[in-house]
Amino acid sequence: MSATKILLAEDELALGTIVKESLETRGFEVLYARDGEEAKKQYLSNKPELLVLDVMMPKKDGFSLAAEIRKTDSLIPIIFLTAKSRTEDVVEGFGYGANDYLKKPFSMEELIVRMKALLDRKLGKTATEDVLLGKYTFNFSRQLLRFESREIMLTHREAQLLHELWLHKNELTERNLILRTLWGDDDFFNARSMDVFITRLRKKLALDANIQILNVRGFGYKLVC
Amino acid sequence: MSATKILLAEDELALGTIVKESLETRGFEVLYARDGEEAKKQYLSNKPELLVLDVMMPKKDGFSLAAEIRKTDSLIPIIFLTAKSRTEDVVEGFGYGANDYLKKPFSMEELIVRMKALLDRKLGKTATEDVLLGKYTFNFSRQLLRFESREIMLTHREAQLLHELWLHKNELTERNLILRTLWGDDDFFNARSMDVFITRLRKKLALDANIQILNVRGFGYKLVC
DNA sequence: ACGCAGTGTTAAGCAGTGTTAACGTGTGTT
DNA sequence: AACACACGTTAACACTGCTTAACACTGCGT
Repeated sequence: MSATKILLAEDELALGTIVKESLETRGFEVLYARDGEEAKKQYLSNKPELLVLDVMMPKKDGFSLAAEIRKTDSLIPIIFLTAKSRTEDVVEGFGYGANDYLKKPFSMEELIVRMKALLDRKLGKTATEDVLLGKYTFNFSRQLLRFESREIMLTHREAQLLHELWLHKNELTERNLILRTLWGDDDFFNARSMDVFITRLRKKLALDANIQILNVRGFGYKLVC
Repeated sequence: MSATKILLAEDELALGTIVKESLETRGFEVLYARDGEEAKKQYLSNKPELLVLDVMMPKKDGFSLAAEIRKTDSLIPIIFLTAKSRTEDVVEGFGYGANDYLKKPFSMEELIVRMKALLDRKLGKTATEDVLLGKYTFNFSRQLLRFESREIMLTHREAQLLHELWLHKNELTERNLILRTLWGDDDFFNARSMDVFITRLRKKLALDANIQILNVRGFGYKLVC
């Protein structure tokens, strides 16, 4: 299998170089652009499979670039790198079609986990392995929770939601990220729908008191395990 | 809060000294070793929280050292310093459990950003553990206080505030630090809001009279325990 | 075609959370 | 002692989130 081609746009040379090389050592082919316009050109001529875009870049910022690219390609995964921890930016980012975002500073491991998650999803490659969740095991593709000898079936939505929470386990999973990823839109009704699924998941996860889905008012949820 | 202890292993004295001193001026406590064996001894006797290891060192190279340490400590963050020419090293490095690496020459900024990212993440991991607070135990990520058999749930804000106070326990935690860290801004209204949360925390911590949140007029609070 | 079970959405009422307001108390200063 | 100011306390408020139930829709087997 040929290397997965990804586009990295980051104006800070020191950071960009490190990220580029780290990704290359992990088997990715990395196109590296130092500003938004260069990134656009690289995107058009090389068709990468995933974009990692710094929000603040010379000539064209990450949001604008993403918006342009989204016009012709609504599926390509986009991860924003943002220096600001301010949530408005994150919300704005989702508006431009972000699939995920990372706050600087981040570690390579975090970036790679996020990238792999998005690429797997894109390929329809479902994680077929069981995953540990406290005393439960969770199998995403089988939509199955196991607790000791008990098997608890999840619906598709339930499994998706749990998967998304699990990807960010012990960290905040943003409401908007969930809504845009699973529902495609973060309007009022979808948000209410999500509330219902959170309740249902909590019930199914109640057998192990160490697993909890905590609410972070106004921002999202945190799956602790 | 006491300084974060890190171990720096670098045989080149000129570089080592500069890095050591730069880190010290930024508030880190730096153990400095000039070869692998010395580094091992320092590690065993002083338990640093993070390792910065040159790959090529006399007596024991960085990779071997990392491999040995990883046998007993799989969580401690390790950053390798590697000479520019040898990119193969990087691949190998990740195999030995590197969390990140830096190519020489590097800037102090780069090193510090990477260190902070890894330390923050480690903090996030240890944050799932219980912490002693007088007769209470406090679990930040679960937003939970335990007192004997009683469990007291904290809201997200309450937990954040207590965590911040705990990080500086028995020392002054500055009002502005809290406000900027938790609220993002230290304006009048947020300050009033914080007053309310201090009151609420005091109530929830009232079961052990030895724990107190003392006010230092004009400066901040001191959590004594 | 029909009923049936399962799934996701909508609705409605209730509970929890963080902010604001109003008023009270303490502390250091003049 | 009087004062200004920082902080404490309580309650009210707006809003978000939680929960339950009803509902519409789908796919399924008969």
